[in-house]
Amino acid sequence: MAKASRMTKQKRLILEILRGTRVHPTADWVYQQARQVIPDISLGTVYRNLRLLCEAGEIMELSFGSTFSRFDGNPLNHYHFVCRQCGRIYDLDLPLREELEEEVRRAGYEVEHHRLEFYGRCPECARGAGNP
Amino acid sequence: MAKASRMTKQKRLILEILRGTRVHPTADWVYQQARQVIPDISLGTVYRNLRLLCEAGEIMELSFGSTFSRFDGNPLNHYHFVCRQCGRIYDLDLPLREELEEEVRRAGYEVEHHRLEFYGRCPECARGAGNP
DNA sequence: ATATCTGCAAATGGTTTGCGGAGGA
DNA sequence: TCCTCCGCAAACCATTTGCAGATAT
Repeated sequence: MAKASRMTKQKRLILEILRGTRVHPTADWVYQQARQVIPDISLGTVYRNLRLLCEAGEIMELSFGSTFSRFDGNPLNHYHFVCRQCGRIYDLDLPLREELEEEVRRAGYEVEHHRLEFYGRCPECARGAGNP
Repeated sequence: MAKASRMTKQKRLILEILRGTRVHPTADWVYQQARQVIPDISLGTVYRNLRLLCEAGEIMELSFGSTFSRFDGNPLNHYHFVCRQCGRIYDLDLPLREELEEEVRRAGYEVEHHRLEFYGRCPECARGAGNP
């Protein structure tokens, strides 16, 4: 059976914040934004709702090398670029490569999804500096 | 200039442990193994050396969704499969798809490397159970 | 000789959780 | 109504760090 899940104003706000940005924010960034609308929202509530929204498939949690998670308001599989200089994370406009999964299935695995990320320097940082 | 870096018996042991396993262990697993050889090695030393070995390019740090890192004694780029049932991580024997990076370069990014992971159920878990 | 490394233990910091009260369905 | 969610604050736990002594080079 489906899980019970209420739409509270906190959850709705968090979802709006995530859908309205392209920055792949951290939980704390979402918290700072949310406080501007609901000043006494708590960080615990932000974490709880980020978790709930992930489980509901409304958003995506991204964990790169860093010690903290980032979140993406677009739950559809897509690829990312991580700039090692400025730390920004970009959505890439590449078509999904489903055929990669086929190769893995041939090896006997049940593949549900895959994740592809590129690391390097973003156009903006490359323009600014010759050497990192 | 290159950083100074000593080869201590602790660092050598940690590198041997990582090269001698296929399990993509956590820092604590490495620590437990290391204690069987150097009983008074400390967890802090394990973390410090894992960091140093990463920076030296001898090993790789892997961060999946979990709250803790895993480490891979093979620093050459290769792809992984993560079983959502047993949690094991497998090295995949797929050829590198360097051409994926080309597409991203065409969009203006300086790509240094990429990372590709597959998620699902491993052959062993798939054999054991019909429904997760 | 000496700068780096070690063991120890405490600190850090992102994330989770227990609680009693509030509020969505 | 009633069950889930909230705010608060403490707990959690992987990882980092300060220190004084040890050790690789």
